Amino acid sequence: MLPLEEWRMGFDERFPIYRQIVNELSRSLVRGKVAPGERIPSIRDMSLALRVNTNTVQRAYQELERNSIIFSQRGTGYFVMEDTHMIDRVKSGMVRDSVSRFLQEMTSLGFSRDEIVSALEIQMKEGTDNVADDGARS
Amino acid sequence: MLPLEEWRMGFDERFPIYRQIVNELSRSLVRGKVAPGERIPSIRDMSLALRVNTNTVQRAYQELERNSIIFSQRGTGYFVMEDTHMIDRVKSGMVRDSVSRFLQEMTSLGFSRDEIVSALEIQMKEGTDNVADDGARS
DNA sequence: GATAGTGTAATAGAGTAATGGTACACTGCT
DNA sequence: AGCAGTGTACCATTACTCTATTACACTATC
Repeated sequence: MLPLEEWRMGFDERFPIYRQIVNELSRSLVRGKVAPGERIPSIRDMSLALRVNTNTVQRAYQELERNSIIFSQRGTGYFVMEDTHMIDRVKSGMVRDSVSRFLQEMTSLGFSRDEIVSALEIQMKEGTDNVADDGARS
Repeated sequence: MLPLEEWRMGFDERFPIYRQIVNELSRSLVRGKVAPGERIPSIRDMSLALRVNTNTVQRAYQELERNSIIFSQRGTGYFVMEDTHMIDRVKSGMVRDSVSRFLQEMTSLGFSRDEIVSALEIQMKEGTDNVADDGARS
């Protein structure tokens, strides 16, 4: 299992912490940071690593369990689902959400399809060596 | 001034209502739905149109005033700022936020720059006659 | 069996978002 | 002056998030 240090993350005050943990763990799974079947840190360990209350981590884990991404084994720990198709499903869902929100926002600002692509490419060139920072803080 | 009917909007339970009002009014300004100097509905009228409490609308208006997008005239109403450069400023800011958030999300999912553009273009073709719906409800 | 580590559940408190309601000050109009 | 419409400012209440704490049940290991 990954060392606890690897799980540190910054939180954005504007959104619920438990939801940010859900997103971060989902992304870690999609990026292959955690493998199917692997165990993730216990609620208590994770709450220490993230400097967050155990209840908050528990809520995040239960949310992930509800989404069939992890499962709990009483007295033992939480584990990533073995189903490999699940990863593709999660990844597709997150990509779809991200793209459709982006399209919706840009369209509501009056951008045409071509203009959306242009704006994206321009900003990608600008920020070649910049980090996309939308204000995440601990 | 636009008829009150035109202001109806659906809210996403996941985010504060006042913030969604701020975004919607900002978008309306950028899209030219409201002109510089024009008056926007009173707090009471807007709260009726949106079926939301007056305090919620008041908070949204104060937020927009803090951002120098509108200004209040006691006893008369709220008005859009006259400064035309302001609109460009607001538009640029919203575009920048939207694009950088999108880039950040896609990068965190392991997408390269080329893959980001591809995913965007694919989903743009798919949804040619679909509405981007990320779950907004009233 | 005893122990440590785990998931699970419950309670109480602080802070914020949002509602519902009331009151006051100001403006424009008659 | 009187009135309607407006911005502004409170208060109490409800709901949600997060924290702090405690307790209990289960598993693996010795």
